[in-house]
Amino acid sequence: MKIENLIEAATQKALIDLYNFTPEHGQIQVQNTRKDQEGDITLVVFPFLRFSKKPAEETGSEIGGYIVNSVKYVESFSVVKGFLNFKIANEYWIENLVASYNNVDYGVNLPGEESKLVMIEYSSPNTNKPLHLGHIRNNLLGFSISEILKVNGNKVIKTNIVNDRGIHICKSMYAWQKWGEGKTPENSGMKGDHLVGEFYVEFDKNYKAEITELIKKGLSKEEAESKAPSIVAARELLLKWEAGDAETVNLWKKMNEWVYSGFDVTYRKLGVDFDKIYYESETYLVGKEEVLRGVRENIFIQKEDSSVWADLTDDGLDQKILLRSDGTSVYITQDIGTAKMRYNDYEIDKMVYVVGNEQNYHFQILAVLLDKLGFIWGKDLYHFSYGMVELPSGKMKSREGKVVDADDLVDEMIQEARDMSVELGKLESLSKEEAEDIFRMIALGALKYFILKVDPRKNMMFDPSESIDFNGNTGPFIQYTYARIKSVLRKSWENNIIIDENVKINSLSSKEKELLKRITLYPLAVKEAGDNYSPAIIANYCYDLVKEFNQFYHEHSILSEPNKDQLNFRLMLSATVAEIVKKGMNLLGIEMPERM
RNA sequence: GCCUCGGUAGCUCAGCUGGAUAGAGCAACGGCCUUCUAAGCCGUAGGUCUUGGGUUCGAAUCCCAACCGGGGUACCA
Repeated sequence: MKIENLIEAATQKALIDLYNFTPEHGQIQVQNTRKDQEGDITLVVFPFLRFSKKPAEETGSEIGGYIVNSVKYVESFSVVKGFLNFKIANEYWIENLVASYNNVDYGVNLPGEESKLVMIEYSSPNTNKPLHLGHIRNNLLGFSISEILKVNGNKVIKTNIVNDRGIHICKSMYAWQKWGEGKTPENSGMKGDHLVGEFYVEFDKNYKAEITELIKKGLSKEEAESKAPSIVAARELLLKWEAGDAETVNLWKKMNEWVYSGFDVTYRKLGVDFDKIYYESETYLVGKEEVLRGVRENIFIQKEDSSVWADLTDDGLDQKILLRSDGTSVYITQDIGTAKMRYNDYEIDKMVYVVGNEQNYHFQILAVLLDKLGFIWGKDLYHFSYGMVELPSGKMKSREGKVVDADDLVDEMIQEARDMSVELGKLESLSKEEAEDIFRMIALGALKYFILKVDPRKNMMFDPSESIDFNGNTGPFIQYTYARIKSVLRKSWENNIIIDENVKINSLSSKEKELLKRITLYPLAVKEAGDNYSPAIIANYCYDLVKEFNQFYHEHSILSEPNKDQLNFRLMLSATVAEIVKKGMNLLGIEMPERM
């Protein structure tokens, strides 16, 4: 039983007995005591003054006296203004430490709600360009949230909807036909997704030039945009593709394959994976059928030009197009089809879409549309809406080539980790392979932590001219502390020191106490992260814990401690911190090197 | 225009279900490697929490308004 809960329950009784007042749920505020104050746990007594009709100090003293007498582990109290601070016995914190030290599942498989089957869609790339930093944020969030939901007791299916058809890939196809000169990943030595992306940029350059040309000739902007020869050609390709034209379909397959093999490399590098992959080319027709069923059942309306619309004005939204006048499907059509297929394939309790906040409106509409089509789960879909990664120059734009490429960024960071390690003279005793593996872990640790430590809902800034740090509040700092603890533990084994859990500690230093308190908070952090879909909560927890540990580490010697109980206690404390930090960082998809 | 999200130190971010003197990191300056890994630790400096009202014992946190910025807004994805 958590001490906070015991105090809360006792406070409830105290208020009834002392002031004949029954507090409502949430009226009793129990919190950790500020670091600079005497005590461990604080009860805020301001809200009770109306009922005690006595000054704050007096009220606090009365309640404090009551609780010291009725709650085990509460040793004493002090009152500062309206704050009632309790001192908790060392035994409580130490018992907690021993329990978490012995429990390999500490903070894993949290008890509580029944297990749900959650499907998480993330990544969802278009196949016409390589992944960039914005996609990295998506992938890391999707993966991390999956891990967090798992330890919170859910079953998770990670899914990826690959947007493999549509005008975007046709643009790359057209450009390749026109200027490709038979270039392939094999004969150019280029990664497939990068090659295809190059043609996408090429297309856009050309397209823009054509538009400028046409506007000069007197066309309006809209006319020019739709009449430019390259866009006309791309549209033709799309129509041919939909008609199943063999040559077009073959080119489409070939170029998509290039992209997939490129993506595989990037995904592997990032350490993300999927349980089930859907392809838009296999779901969009299902979506189209659903829309046509909606027309037959008078849920949607078809206009004279044969375009199909949903009237969502009763739901406070606008009218939304579902099929173009030429009968082709739009973006949202395939999402309807994909959703239907998923619910046919799995008994999903909850569907989570990890998609950027620029699509908030899209998902609002999707929920309503699915509901109108009679899917009972439609309203329950959860759009996990994360913020954009911004560059100092603004938003990333693939078309203009204004992006931070995912592969380049990872490679650069590995190189930097390598350089730094050499400069610091680390890992010299290891083999090349072992060292390389650690450089990779450090580089990815830095990248992942950099992205996941910020609140996922907020936009974040990335300045390419300043590389991602390895010092301070970073992944490598946490990895480094972990490696040092591991090193201490290795040395203790070498000295045949065996950790004995039966420790008798009379006094704790403030750093030790602080660490013990934080250890008890880990399961709460995991729960909170799950409730809020926020890896950042875990990241910040780990940082605080590690920061605290470093201070402890510099104030106390561990291995040279002569007192047997102290030695045991400190080793156990260190080992527990290391395990918790490792678990937490693993939830972020960050690997922990044993040395660095 | 309308909808929506945001504005905290020079920079990047925590803190936001109201609680005590608003916290980290980076950058700047100073100190600490014969002692378990210095990717570390300690110290100095840096703030009208965009502004103005309101709610109350108490507001960075909740409400209203203004200003500034991001995103969206019917045949792009």
